Amino acid sequence: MSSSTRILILGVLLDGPLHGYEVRRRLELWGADNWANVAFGSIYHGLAKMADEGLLEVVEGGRGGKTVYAITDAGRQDFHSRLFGYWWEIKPIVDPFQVALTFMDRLDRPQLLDAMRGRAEQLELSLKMLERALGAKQAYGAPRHIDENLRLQSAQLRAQLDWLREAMGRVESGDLP
Amino acid sequence: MSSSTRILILGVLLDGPLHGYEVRRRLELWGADNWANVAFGSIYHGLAKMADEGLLEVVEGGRGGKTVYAITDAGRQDFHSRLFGYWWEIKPIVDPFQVALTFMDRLDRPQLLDAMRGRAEQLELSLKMLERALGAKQAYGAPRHIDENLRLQSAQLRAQLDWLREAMGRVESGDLP
DNA sequence: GAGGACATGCTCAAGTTTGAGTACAAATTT
DNA sequence: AAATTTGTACTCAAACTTGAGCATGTCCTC
Repeated sequence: MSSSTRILILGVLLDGPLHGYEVRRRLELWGADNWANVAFGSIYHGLAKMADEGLLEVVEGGRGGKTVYAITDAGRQDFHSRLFGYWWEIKPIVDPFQVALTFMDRLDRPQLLDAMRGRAEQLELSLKMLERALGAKQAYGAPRHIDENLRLQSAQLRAQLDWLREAMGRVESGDLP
Repeated sequence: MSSSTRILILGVLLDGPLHGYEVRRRLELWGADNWANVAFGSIYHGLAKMADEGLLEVVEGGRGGKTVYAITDAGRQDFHSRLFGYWWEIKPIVDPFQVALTFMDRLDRPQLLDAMRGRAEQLELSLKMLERALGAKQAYGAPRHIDENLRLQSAQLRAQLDWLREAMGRVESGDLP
């Protein structure tokens, strides 16, 4: 499974044994569906795989009921080394919008400016929603520092908006594309 | 195949028929491996699939040699509607670093500050490299506006760096996590 | 106490992604 | 000119992802 799925599952289990559905719920509570992509089917796959690898163990299994998994020492180890890895590694942000950008020369100027204006509005809207979410009460049970995800997201969207406005100017002046 | 792979292939073929390997080369030339993820295995799959769907047609095929694909009118149509979609749609940026962030409370303060300092340095380095790339001569054959990908990337990394510095302050003052 | 709506908990087949590996050609070295 | 390296072009099996769908429980409502 993807490395993010893996560490997210391990991280959730750090606080105690859970079954698959509960892992999913925990992740949804954290809003992980917004900034990661953890299809719930992958959670069950991940749990089984990591149990196979010895990072997890089945605590309460089988007989038609739920399968509860607990993290092992090897699992905790793996969690920590991956976590460090994530802090040090800069992976270029992969954003489908970069693809739109690549083909900006395939739209004629009025179309392009229209698209840019549209995107700017969308970005403003997203930023507003993020700010509202930040102002609102914490989701019950989610740790406080989860807000940092929103703050970072917000900073990055604002950067995109600034870039976009500047680029619109250059398109208008014929500098781009 | 993923939507990005699809539009990237179509976009490359817009300029004329090519075979799989040449599509790959074109994408590498554009630096697409940095800001998208197009495993080259997926290119061949994508070409075959889209030929099946009528978006491409085989121009020069079989007999052990290369298979050359050309874009059809349906393909051009599909390309344009997807391109518009990308301009309008804000997908939250999915960055594995957000995962590291989620678990910041699992490191003790000295470890965390160390990790943050490390990341800040990495970010500075990445920014420097991007700036160098922007200053350098254009890769032969890549369109000029490809630079915008780098500019946007750079703006977003800088936003992350600013956020990180501010968050370090809050960690030092005990406000986080 | 029957019927329905919703939550819980998971399975599995169909599809997608991956990159090591294959095969041959061209260029370079020895 | 044989041998080796590098480049071109692709295949394919193994692994992963996905979400519709199933089975069961729980709570309401009439």
